[in-house]
Amino acid sequence: MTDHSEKEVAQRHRRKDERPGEIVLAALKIFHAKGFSATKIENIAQEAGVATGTVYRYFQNKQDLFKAAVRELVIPSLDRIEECALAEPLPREQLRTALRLWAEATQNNRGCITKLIIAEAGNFPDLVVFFREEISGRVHRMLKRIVEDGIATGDFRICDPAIVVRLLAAPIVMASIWRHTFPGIPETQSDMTEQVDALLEVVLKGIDAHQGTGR
Amino acid sequence: MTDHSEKEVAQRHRRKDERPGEIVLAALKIFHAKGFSATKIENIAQEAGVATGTVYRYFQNKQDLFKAAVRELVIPSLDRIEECALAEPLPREQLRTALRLWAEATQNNRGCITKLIIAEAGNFPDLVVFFREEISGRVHRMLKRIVEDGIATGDFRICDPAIVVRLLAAPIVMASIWRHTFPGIPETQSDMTEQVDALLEVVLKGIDAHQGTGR
Amino acid sequence: MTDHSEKEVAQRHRRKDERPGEIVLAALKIFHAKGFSATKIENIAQEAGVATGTVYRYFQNKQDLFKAAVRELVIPSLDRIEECALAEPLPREQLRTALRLWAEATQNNRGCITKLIIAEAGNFPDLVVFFREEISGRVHRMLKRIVEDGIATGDFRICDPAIVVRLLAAPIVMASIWRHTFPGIPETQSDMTEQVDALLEVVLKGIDAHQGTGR
Amino acid sequence: MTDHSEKEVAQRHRRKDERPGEIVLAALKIFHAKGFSATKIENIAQEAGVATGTVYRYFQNKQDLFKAAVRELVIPSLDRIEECALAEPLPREQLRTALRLWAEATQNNRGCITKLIIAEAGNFPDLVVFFREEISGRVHRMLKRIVEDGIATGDFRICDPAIVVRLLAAPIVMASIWRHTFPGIPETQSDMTEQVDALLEVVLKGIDAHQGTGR
DNA sequence: AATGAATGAGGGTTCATTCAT
DNA sequence: TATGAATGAACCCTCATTCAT
Repeated sequence: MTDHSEKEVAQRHRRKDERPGEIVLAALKIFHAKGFSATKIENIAQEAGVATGTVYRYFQNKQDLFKAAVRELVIPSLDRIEECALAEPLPREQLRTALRLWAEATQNNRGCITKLIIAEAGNFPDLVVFFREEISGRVHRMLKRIVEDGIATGDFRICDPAIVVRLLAAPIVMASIWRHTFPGIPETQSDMTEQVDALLEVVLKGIDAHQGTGR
Repeated sequence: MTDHSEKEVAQRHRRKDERPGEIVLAALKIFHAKGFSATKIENIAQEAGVATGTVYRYFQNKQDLFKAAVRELVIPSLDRIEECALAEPLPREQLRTALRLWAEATQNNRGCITKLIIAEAGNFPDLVVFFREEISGRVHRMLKRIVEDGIATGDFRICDPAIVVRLLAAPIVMASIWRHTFPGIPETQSDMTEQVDALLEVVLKGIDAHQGTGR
Repeated sequence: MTDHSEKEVAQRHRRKDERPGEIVLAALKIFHAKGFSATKIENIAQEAGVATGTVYRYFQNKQDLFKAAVRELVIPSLDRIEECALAEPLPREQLRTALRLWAEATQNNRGCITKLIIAEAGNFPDLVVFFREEISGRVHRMLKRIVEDGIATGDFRICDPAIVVRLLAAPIVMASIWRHTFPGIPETQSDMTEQVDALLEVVLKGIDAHQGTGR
Repeated sequence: MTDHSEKEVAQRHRRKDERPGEIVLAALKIFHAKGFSATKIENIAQEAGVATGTVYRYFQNKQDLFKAAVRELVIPSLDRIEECALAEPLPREQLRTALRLWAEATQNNRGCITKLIIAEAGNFPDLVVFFREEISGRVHRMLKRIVEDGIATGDFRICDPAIVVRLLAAPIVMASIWRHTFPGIPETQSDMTEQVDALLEVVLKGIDAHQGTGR
């Protein structure tokens, strides 16, 4: 909405190839704001600067558009996160990098997808499968591998990697969900990098191989 | 759903007192399964074993019914959790009791409310306020007070209580959300007591006053 | 509404015989205020101080109640008007008496019936027939006979009695309709006796046998 | 109604400009026949030869459509009546022209509006105000001015102009109401021009300045 | 006989989808 | 290809009517 000027220029010089992308972005925005059912195709079309009928040239129907919006807007960032994290030498640095990048990614506009999946899971079983396997599952597998490596190398003490992953992932996912669920609340809009560091400080201490048993 | 035989024989019955409760329960179930917009009043009525019009004798409209379902089904359990937890002598035991009871509460049918709020936040601003202040906020305030007490008594090392609370609360909320979002997946239906213990083990080690700094 | 005390007392000492009459009166009031379709049986029951179901003990259905309300509340006054008017010796006094009494009758609560008939004619063909023959027609026949007598006796000059009757009746009916259509407007609530006299003055001059032709 | 054959073949057609007018006309017809509440939007749509939803492209809701039907279909003829009448030289000719044109106007399809207003006044307070001020009031003001002029010029004897106006207007309005209330009755479908002349003959004699007092 | 809770058909309105332009 | 007027099925809600109490 802040870039109306761009949008209007785009309307003139728009190439056909860009249409689907613009529609998908507009769709994501409105779906996120109102939920699937409360979203009208007409609103999406308006937001995308096209006529209602045009939406149907690129997407079979409303459900199809919803799926496309979800599918096309998450994948890209995951590749980069994984790549950057695994480039670090130490497990704890791998964790820090992975979590920081991931937390950042969930904060921008596209981060609302987790919230959307939760909201509409009942009506989109195949999207749920897609999300569990390609998004949520992928992040968890990556984090789990890092923790397992850390245990193997003796950096982390022996513990259940799954628990640790949940401990790390949950606050980040929750922060993303709250941010997109309570958009007006400043407390949910805080900077994630700091939080990731504070979070890691506690958890790393909790799984540090060089600490006592603590009890 | 399993006793359709009974329902089908059901004649007209005058049960002014029981009706609202039955309808609210049925509503919660269907709202949870399909979301607000996709839920038809007719479905709720069927589930409650009444005619469509009967719903409107007790609730002004669909939104009213939704709000009633949310409001009336969360409050009770919170009282008990708080009471039991504060009855424990040590901060770490207070934490354990609070988290265990809370985790249990989020697992039953009524636990879907967090998921529902997330899904419908955009369309029910006043419910969001209610949820943040009376539900989510209340649990966080309780946990924060315990952590602060633990720091004051020297049981926990000096740290940011808010971070610790998030670290503890997030996995439980996430588990609740996933359980109600992916109902068919066994992995999300695991026993919460164990998980709470494993979670606490790591976190308590992370904030234990008698450990080194770990770095 | 001003006699709530009476109504409540009546509820205790009410005899069965009075019920239908009370319901019919209540019905007329609400039908008049809102029209047939917009009137709810529940409202009529409330106004009559009975339960919804009770209405159906005395009237088959809503249409039946409407017809009863119309039929039972007009007939009585017509008898008296006719009787009083014909007791006068001179045609012009017969006219004056008939019009005065009729005008008065249309001003009270029951006068709204003409308005109701007009409003609902399309949906109650048999009521329309009843109204034309038993109400409207009867008044017109009476007035016409008086005018014809006046012409026969030489009191009135030769003219079309039907025209004169319309000239006399229309303002009275109109006044009744407006009064019940625009209830808040003072200008429609004026005293009818004066108006009848003023009206008669002009018309009687118009049909006086002892005047010139006027042109 | 007579050309159903055409309508049934009618394909989807884009006629943005004609639609509203057609719908308003159809609405007036059905509203007139059945009253507001008993009219279904579906009926109006059928009559107009469009689908139900199309009505809502041009009118917010049923009430809006009703108001539009009333407002848009009365104003035009009043202008012409006023203009023609005031073009006459003598007051009595002004009266005759005004009444003739007005009587004619009330006889065609759009003349049912007075009847509609009476029927639905309770549910459309703002329409009532509109009618009293812009329709009924306007005609009365015009007639009153003519009578006052006639008295001033000495054509009419001194009398209450308001009474005379009522005397003249009431039969015409009543004829219009009856005609549209009892559509099948031949007696109510008579030619209005003759009636206006007969009516005027009596009334003009009644207010003629050159007559005796008649009593 | 009286009550008023329960019923369920019906109608206003919305909106995903189509298709003439 | 893009448009947006037109379509009509679907759903919320009302309320005349019924019937267990």
